[in-house]
Amino acid sequence: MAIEKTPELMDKLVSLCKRRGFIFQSSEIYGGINGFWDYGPYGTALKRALEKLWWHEMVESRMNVEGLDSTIICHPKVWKASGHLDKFGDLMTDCRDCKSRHRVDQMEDESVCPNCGSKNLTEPREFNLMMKTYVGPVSDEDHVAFLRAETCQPIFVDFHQVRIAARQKLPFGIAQVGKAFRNEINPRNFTFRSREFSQMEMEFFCAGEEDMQWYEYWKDVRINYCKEKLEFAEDEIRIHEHEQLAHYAKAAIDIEFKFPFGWGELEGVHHRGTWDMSRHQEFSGEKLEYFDQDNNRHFAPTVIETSVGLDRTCLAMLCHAYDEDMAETQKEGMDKDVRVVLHFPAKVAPVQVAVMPLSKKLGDEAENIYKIVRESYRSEFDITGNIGKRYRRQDEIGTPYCVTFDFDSREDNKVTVRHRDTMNQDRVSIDQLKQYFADKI
RNA sequence: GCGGGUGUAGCUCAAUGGUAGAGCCCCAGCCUUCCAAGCUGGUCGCGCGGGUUCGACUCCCGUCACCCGCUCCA
Repeated sequence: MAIEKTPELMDKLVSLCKRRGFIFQSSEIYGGINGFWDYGPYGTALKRALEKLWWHEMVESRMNVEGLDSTIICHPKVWKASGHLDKFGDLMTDCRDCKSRHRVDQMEDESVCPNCGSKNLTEPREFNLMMKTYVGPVSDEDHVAFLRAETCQPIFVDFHQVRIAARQKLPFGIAQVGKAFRNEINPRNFTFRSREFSQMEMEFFCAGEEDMQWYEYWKDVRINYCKEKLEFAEDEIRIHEHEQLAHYAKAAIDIEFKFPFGWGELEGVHHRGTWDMSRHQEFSGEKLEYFDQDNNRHFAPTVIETSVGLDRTCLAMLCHAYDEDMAETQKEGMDKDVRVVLHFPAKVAPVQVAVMPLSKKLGDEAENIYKIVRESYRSEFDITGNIGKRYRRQDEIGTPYCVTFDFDSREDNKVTVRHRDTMNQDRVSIDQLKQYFADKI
């Protein structure tokens, strides 16, 4: 990497994301809305590629993980059982003097700050991270529902249905990708903390005595995924072992990424014990135990969870990929120019191959190549401006390969493949092009 | 949510209480046959809402958004 990942890099990245259509503010023409972000053409391609990679690794390439796509709105009792509603239903007040925050129901005197004794307090406010809505045409308290705050709860709720339909025995997992919503107090750091975001979660159900074995297994799988599939460097990620565990957890790690604004959680591997399943059993009155035929016993499954923030993965990938180097230029009065490059792994790059004619006169022939390439890869055709400019455009969106059809191509049926990272070029026969990329992508 | 800062074109930034400018980008044409070249032309803007004023991008109030610090993060 030619540049350091300083906090100022975020500004450049946010600007690049907007300019080139990766990510920009939601509802921008109305002034934007805090904590919500839209993905443009390249951002969508990146996000879908990352999702697809995860789904393939976690579901499609395994016999013991099944897919689920549940609703965003569930029965309100789901969130009662999960603890989300009670945990964040408190009235809170802030002290304007010492900046501390307190639960009103725990204060001796509701008008005095327990920390510094000041009476300069904000009005008590309800503090619930769950997004509230109403189901049906009547907006009253009897019709309140919530947007899910995490995608895993419906997995627990649907456990038996999935297990029976898929004829799975323990141990096995259920995976889901989807939106989750949290009324974050303070969305910050671009898309890192948003109010609407995508999660990729897998809940692995096993017998209590095998729990740590599976916990260690998934921990290794997920860490290796970050290193090998996402190609994050050793010094870009670290493992954070939880010392203070959540009420439900027996063991937990976070995989953190070194963002320009500091270390931030990308993914968690959490041992959730039998807490969720027991709670849903208690609140629903339905038996959620598993019957182990081999040992003729009933038990509540223990859950090992892997939970990834998809938007955070996108952001981490952008931070990881961003680089600038000095390149030669033909601009008058300058002999060097800054080249912005996104070093995406080829399999997740929004555009994997860009096809372009050296001259507009070669447009038709080049377009025919493009039509072949796009059958197999995310591709783009560009005919505007000179060839150098088009290479730089592709560098900036992280396209690993550019294919150029030139005047010689008509004679020798070969095209130039230009590499993003090295700017080197290969001469490749058109009929071998598919195989050439199959080897590289 | 608290404190501070910032909002002018897609981006980076000017200017002015009296019709808003540049560079880059983008588009078209010419030229150019492998790394943002050159020439010509073109598109696009004062975050939003009030107020003061003959007149507000400029001054005042509010609001929204973004950035920094604190706080929060089951």
